[in-house]
Amino acid sequence: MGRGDGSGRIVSPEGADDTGAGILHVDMDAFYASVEQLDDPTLKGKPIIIGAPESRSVVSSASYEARRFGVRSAMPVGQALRLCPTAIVVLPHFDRYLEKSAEVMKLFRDVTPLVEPLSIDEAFLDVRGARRLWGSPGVIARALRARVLDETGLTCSIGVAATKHVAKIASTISKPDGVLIVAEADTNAFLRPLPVRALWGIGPKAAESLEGRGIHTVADVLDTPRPVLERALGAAMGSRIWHLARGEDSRRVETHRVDKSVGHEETFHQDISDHAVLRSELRRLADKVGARLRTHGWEASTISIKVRYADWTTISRSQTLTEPTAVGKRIGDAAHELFATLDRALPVRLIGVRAEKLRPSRYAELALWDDDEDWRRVESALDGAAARFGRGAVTRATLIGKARGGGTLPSNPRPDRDD
DNA sequence: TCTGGGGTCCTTTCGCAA
DNA sequence: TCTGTTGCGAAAGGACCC
Repeated sequence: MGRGDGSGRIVSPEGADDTGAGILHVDMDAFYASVEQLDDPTLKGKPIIIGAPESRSVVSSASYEARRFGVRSAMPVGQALRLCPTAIVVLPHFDRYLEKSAEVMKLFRDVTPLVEPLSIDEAFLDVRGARRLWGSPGVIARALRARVLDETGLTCSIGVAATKHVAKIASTISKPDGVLIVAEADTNAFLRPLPVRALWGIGPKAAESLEGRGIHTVADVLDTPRPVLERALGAAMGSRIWHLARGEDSRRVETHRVDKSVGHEETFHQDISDHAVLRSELRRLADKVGARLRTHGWEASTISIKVRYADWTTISRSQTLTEPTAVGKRIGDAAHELFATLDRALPVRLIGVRAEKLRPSRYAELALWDDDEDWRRVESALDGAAARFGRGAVTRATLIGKARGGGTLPSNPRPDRDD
C-alpha cells in the first residue's frame, strides 16, 4: 500500500508515448480506508485511521485527509492521533477488504490473464498481448481506472512501463488516482533524479549506508562501480540495485506464486512473564497454524518460534521435524521444545509460531477432517508405519483405512527403496 | 514516540560429510 | 590416520515490503 501523502497526483496526458511499456502496476489508493469510506458515507472526506484504539496498535491504512497531517501506515495509533486529533479510528474489516480485493482482481483478469497479485490491493498486469483487443498500454490503463471506479467505487493509481520495477515506481509517484506512463526509451531519464530510497528493496538502513557514501540519487548509483555497491549492501542487493538503476529488470509477471511459510504472531497488550501463559499462547498460535496448513492442504517440516522481549530484542529458534506435519498438537510440541531452550528472564512482548518448508500434504484428501486430533491419528499411523516398514510400503489408502479404524497395515510390505 | 502482523529474501555462522 | 578444503544444509538474525 502506498505510504505517501498523495500530494503528487499525476495523470499522463491522453496519447502519451507508451512505446515498449507493456507492464502495468495497479495500486489501490488508501485501500482499507477507502473501503470504509465507501461502506459508510458519513466517513467520506474525513480523516480516518484504520487500526485499533489499543495502546500498541499501529495504523494499517489512513485516508488521504489524515495523511495530510503526516499520518502514515505503520505509525503507532497514539502518535497518529497526536498529529491529527480529529481523525476517526475505525477497526479493520479484513473480510470486507478481501471481498473488494477479489472484485478488483477480477476486473484485472478481464483485461489479461497475466495478472500477478502482489498483495491485497495491488497487482502487476502484463498487457503486451492485449493490444489488439484493448489497445495500447496507455489506453488500457485509462480504461481500467475508469472501470475500477465505475464498478467498485474505488480509485486506483497505475504505473505503465517496460519493467515491473519502473511500473511500480510510476504508480507510487502518480498517487492518488493517477496514471503515469514511462515509455521504454524514457526509462533512464525517469529514474536518474529519483532518490535511492525509490529503488525496490532500499529501505532506511540501505539508504543510510548509501548516503553515507555520498550516493543519494539513482544518478549517483549509475556513477558508482558495482563492487562498491556490493560492499555497501551485500553481494545480492548491490548487484540488484546496480541493474535496477539502469532500468534492467528481467522479472516476468508471475501468475502463480507458491507460499513458503505460514505463521501467526501476537503482541500482548502488556508484557508477560508467566511462562505458563506464554506456553498456552504458543499452543493457541500453533493450533491456528495447523488449521491453516490443513485448509491449504499443506504440511510443514520446519517449525520456528519468535520471541520479542520487553527490551525489543527479538530472537527466533527453529527445528526441523523428523516427519512433516499439519497437526497443531505437533507444531505446539515443537514450539514448546524450542521455547524451553530459551534462558532470558525478561518479560515477553510478542510471541509467534511459523511453519516453514511447506509441501503438499501426504493426505490432502482428508482435508474434510478438520479436527486436529483426527489429523494427529492419521499422521501417527503414517509415521509409525513408515518407521517400521519403510515409506514405500505404506500406501495412502491403507493409512486412511487404518486411521479411520478399519483395515490393517500390510503384513508383508514391499522392501523399501525410498530411504 | 514507542514501535502490528503477514510474509520474503539475504547474510552469517556453524557443524557435518566427502 | 590426520589435516585441510570445500560444499551444503540448518539455524539465527535482520532488512524490507505491504
